Amino acid sequence: MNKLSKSFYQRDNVVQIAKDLLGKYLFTNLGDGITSGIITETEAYCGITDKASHAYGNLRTARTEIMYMDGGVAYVYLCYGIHSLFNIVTNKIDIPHAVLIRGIKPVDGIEIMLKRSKKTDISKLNGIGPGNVSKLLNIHFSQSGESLFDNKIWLEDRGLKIPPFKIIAAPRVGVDYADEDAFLPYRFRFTEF
DNA sequence: CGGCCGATCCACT
DNA sequence: GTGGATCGGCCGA
Repeated sequence: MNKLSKSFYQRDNVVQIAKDLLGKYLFTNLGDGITSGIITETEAYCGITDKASHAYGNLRTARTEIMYMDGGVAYVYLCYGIHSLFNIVTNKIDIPHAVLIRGIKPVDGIEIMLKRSKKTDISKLNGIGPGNVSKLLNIHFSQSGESLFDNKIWLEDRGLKIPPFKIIAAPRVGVDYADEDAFLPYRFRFTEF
């Protein structure tokens, strides 16, 4: 097993990290077994100067405080009262950078994921959309602050490389409120393997 | 302490 | 393509 290292998460370029996370494997072991998927879509959130970030303007609350932790922990929060959205905290302590995981391709524990999503048909298993990612991997907002070097949530590099020309950059989703920052091409995905 | 709103998804048409 | 579900966080009073 080749877990991503602290130095991977603690670089200062969160946009580069968001790109590098494509093709990495995201694992969880939360209650009812190990599940994993290949990360297919990410979004970068660039701290206190990014109007789309929860930490914009150096906002510190009980919720956002997690983003100020040392790189390599999970930041999970509730959206629309229903969905737990999973982010990876990057950079050093007191610098609230994060990468939202928006899509995975299911790999390990397919049966468990089918049960979690109440589906029976593997072709209907859908890891597109940040709410679905958390549903399939059983991630809950109570896991916010969880270390990625522990055995509950972690990432691995299994040697899958995504050529830069296959990476599509686009504006982020649902951040219309962020004025000019809404147009930044901080959303990254790839479609073929 | 009350009210509004959000980095969404799904079932339905 | 659309509206309903559904609730914690944040802000202003």
